[in-house]
Amino acid sequence: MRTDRCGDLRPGDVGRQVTLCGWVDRRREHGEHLAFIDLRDRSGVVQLVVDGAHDLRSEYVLQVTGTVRERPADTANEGLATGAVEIDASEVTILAVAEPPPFPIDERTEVDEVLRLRHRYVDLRRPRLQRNLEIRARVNSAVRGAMEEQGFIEVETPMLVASTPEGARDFVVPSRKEPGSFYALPQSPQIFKQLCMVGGVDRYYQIARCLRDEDLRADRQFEFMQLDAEASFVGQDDVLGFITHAVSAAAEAITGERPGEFPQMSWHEAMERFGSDKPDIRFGMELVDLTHVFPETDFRAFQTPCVKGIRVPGGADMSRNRLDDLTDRCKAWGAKGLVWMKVEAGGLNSPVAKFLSDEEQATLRSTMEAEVGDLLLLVADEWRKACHILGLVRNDLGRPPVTEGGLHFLWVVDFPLFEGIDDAGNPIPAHHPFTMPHEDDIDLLDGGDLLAIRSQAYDLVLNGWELGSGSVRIHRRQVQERIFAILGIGPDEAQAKFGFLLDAFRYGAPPHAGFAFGMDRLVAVLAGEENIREVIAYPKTQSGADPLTGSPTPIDDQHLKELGLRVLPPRQ
RNA sequence: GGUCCUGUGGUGCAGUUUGGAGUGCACGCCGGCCUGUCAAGCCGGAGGUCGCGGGUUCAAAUCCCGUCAGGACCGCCA
Repeated sequence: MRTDRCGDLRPGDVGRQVTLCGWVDRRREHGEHLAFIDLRDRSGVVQLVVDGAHDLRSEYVLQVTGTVRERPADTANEGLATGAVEIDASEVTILAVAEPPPFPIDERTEVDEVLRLRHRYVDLRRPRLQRNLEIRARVNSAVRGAMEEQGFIEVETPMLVASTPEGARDFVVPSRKEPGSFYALPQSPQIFKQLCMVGGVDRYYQIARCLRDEDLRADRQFEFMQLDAEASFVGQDDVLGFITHAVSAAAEAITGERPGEFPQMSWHEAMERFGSDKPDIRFGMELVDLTHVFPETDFRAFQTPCVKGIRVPGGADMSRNRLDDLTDRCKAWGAKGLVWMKVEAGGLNSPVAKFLSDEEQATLRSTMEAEVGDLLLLVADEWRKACHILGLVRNDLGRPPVTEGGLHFLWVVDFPLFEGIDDAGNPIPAHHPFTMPHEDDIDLLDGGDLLAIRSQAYDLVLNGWELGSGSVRIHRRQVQERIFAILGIGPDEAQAKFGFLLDAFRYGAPPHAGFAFGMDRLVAVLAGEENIREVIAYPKTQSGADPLTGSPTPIDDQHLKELGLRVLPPRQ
């Protein structure tokens, strides 16, 4: 139907007769016998010169035959890739007429997102999504290439799997052949990729669709894509190398520049310095430990296991209103309160200054390297909570837009094996129950401080986004059984939940380790988008609805009956 | 489960603080003029359930309550 793409035409094509297809992007009429039409396809826009264009409206789909010619002197458009040429159209066929679009195709107006989603096919024509889909495709391709270079082969795993109680809430699919039973949609191919290792696949990867029925966020959709990988006879450093290579290739494919080394930081250091296990290291405002400043303070709020603070340079002009607002937010986040202090020439201006001794104030100022005009924000609590709250405050006040400061990758390593103790007194696995403890801490499994055990688990972080995580897996049955015992999962329960994995390990399991990272998040950061919906062709809203197709929808009674289901009346 | 923000012609906004006639701006749309524009220009026109429901008031886009939709975040996401 066409000989060329609109955006490809250059002065070298002058004199050629071409046939183009595309949408009417914009129309400029100059009386009855001269009109300019910008014709648009995925490659770009080129100017057509036609003899009258009254019947060629916005977004009509045209097939145009004409001659490429150089534009008359002084009429070239340097802002356009094809701006040196134009098409002298001799034949114009309307392939499809179009109603005026529900919102402008151009990029100048920010359109309500529901409207964009309802007419996603129109939104996809806009430069932003055209560009983002292309970036996404290039990232996919680069990642595949990089994994295959390293000897990984792509293996597909099922979408209908067994539900497991651990982890996120499953999406389930009722079984018609066995009413009352359900498949789950995979939260990740975790078990299958480990079985692949037992199966001698050696190096597996897949860009896999994963589904989790949890609340949506700017960086979370029900369904998302992961680069999922697993390798045999490797350790943590090997995996970090594989993934660094793949992610670097993706970044290079988009930015043209290969990122440098990815620094490593222990989980503990990340929490201490940034109050987060996914620290955004593009900016300072690091957490400062102040516990030692108030060892025997009279101020009751600071009589806690931990006091930490951040310094907001030049923040002393923050209004009382904003400070109150920030305090309220901290309380909503679970803090007992937020102590603020404005560093002024005459001393600390703060509602709590009168409770602090001169010495405490002086040590505080020197510890925080406070200067006049700064704002100090302090939280006192247990270590973990104090770090967490201040980490949220730090991001709230200082986090730059995604497009600023370049790409700062970071490996966070040495995660704790357990992140706490549940109400029943059992430890809660920080990653998943197949995670190998750190070799140096393995003795602590037997009667040591469980919460002090580090694991061979690691996260990849990019500009404060958790891209993904992985671990060295337990491949010895005895260690796995020991972990299950500690988690309070008895042999029967373990057999019921993960029996097939444990069984598989009886037949010769290689040492193996793996990783998975979110493609949507990687693409979003590389595309300079704050929200992964902007890099997904057909995303869902925060409530999990699709305004385009109307999903989710009820199904009719016959359909339910066939599946052996009955729907409860809505709760009052 | 919770906190905060948003909702006004097709689109993007202003108007809401301090109640007084659906008032305004830009784009788009329709018609006319226009032979070198490129976010073309000029003239004219059409287009409104101020998300929805209730309340207060002589009077509500504006104040109050509820509700729906969307967004950001906390919880949640092994």
